[in-house]
Amino acid sequence: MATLKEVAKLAKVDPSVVSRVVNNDPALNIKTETRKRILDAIEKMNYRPNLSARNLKKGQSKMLGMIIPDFSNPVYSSMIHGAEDQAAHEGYNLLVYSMKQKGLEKSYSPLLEGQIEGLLIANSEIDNKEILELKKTKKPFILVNRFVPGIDNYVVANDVLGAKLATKHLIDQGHHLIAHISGPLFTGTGLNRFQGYREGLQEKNVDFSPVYVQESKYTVESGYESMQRLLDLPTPPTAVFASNIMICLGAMKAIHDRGLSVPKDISIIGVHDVFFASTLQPPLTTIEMPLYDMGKEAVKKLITIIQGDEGENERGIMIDGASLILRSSTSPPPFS
Amino acid sequence: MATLKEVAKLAKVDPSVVSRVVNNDPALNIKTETRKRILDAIEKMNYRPNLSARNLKKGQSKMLGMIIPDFSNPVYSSMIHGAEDQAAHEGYNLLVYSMKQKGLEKSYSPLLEGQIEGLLIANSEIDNKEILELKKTKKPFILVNRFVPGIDNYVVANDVLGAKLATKHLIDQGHHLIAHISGPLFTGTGLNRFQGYREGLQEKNVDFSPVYVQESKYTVESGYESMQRLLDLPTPPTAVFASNIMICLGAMKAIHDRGLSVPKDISIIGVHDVFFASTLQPPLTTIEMPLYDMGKEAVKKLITIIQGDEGENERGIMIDGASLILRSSTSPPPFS
DNA sequence: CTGTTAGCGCTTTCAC
DNA sequence: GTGAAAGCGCTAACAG
Repeated sequence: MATLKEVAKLAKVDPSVVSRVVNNDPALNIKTETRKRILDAIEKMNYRPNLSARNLKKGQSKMLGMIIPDFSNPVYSSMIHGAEDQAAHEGYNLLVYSMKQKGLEKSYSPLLEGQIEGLLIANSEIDNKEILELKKTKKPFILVNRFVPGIDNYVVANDVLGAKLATKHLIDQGHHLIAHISGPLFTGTGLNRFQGYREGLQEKNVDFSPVYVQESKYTVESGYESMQRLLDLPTPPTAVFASNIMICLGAMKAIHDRGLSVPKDISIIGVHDVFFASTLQPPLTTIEMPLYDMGKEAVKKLITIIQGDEGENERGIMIDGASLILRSSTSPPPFS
Repeated sequence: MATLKEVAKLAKVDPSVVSRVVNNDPALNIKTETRKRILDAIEKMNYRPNLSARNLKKGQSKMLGMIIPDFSNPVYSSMIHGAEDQAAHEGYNLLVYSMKQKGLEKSYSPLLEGQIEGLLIANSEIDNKEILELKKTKKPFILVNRFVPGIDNYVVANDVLGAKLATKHLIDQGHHLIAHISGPLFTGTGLNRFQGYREGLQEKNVDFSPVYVQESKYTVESGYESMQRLLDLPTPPTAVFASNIMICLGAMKAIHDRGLSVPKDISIIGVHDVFFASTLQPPLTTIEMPLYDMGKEAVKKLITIIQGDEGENERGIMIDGASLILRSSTSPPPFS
């Protein structure tokens, strides 16, 4: 619409002066009177700076990108909000893509084309290889809730701790036949939660039994099937630790479909305290992970990398903290 | 990184020629040999066009914005996906903001600053007044799932139809004491679903009773409270039609907390078939609205407006269609 | 305290 | 078929 030049003309000053007041130039040696005239002109013409021009000039875009697998996956919403808040706080916008329809190529291109200055990858579906490839471009990016060997720019949670919390809670309730439906064991979260499960068992002197471990995907369907297998065991578990909320939902359904009841027959606990956990029947006991903070910290670190130009020699970050949200899906086992 | 100019130098041609091949200029009068040389140079230098520059030059940004209230609200994820898909299809990117931390001002500014070419407003939290204000700027925007008097750029679903479907289903099951927990009655969706409820009742010759209507917000808490009030009635309803999924979740919880059972004591049906509806206990009967298509159509129309420069004289669009997703939260009433 | 100048990287007439 | 030149709107030295 109105350009800086036009404003300048109306205010009878040079465009550069207008630029200075618009940007609140710290060297604000501008006569109060002139400033007022300019401000008036801006107001009158309804002037708004053109970002493309500014970005071109300054070689920046003040935009960050974020790739997630799917907007409907509730696990990501907290991360997005954290990232969004921090980005806004630092004057950046966040462009969130789901991978639903885009290939990776499309997800990277905004980065390569300077549309975004950095990329948050919160997505287990992208191949390690492709990420290593991206590294070669030297463009700033960061992995969120994910670990890839050879990449130091990542922010993860303490999944071992969270899993240990869950497992120990089950043991404290009196269970010792505790199954684990894990995430994919080629993912950092899946692996670490599995490890936390084992450590929790060990620290409480409960035997580990491989038959009680079902490797699953992070989906409702996969959780459902895994739970079925567990229920088919000669001695089914009395409690289940689900590696994430989707699995947990599927597992609960499988239990109900067998005519069993939670927690009377089987206790269940899952990672991720999504908003509807408390509305489920029974209300779900969960482990809350610091998803929001992960998003926040990821953006913080990403911006550091962007500004440091070099960066990326630092190690990854682990956001500590995981809390047991006690509700009603866990209770002592039937015969204890 | 590498600029067009540098590529040109390497390929020993003029920058303009490079530009033409990069853009696949339809007037592709370019010798195959030259083109090859240029392509090689691009490859070798890993050249990617700078979008800020291109956008500045062409006075566009190929970006659309979308405001939603909250990423964790599952109602919006389908709309986002639809919008995203269509945007990608037409060569646009979608910048999705939640209103969580930003004021309206911040949400509009990308539009005014030319960062985005158009805005999808999928948000009941924004004041009508502010939207009317936005209209004055003549910038392209469109309302999604929302109606504001005086604004013709909108895409809505057939909420009356959806509500009628739900109500009639309940009646067909044998209910006649059917309550409705409505959304806010100053919103289009709330109002239309209420109307659909009344029409459904009327068409099936069931009496309408104002005491069975609770106006609520679209939140779990509000649904919970409304349901409590309904249960406190001298003659509580035997079935409930919840105006959206959040309300439905809250209402279900209230029913359970009273020691009542769904659907044995009370049937319940809600609008919006979110992914976890089938995993609930009991699996929820819902009305599926064409959310994905609304997102898609909204983008389509928005782009039309953007390209038509004028536009906006057309009327709003209603995406027809609503389906009953029959599961187990509805059944015949106790004594029928 | 304000104006001049140059240029960010790209596209687009218009020439040749 | 390719090159020259101008300019999108803004900012950042540098003068004055």
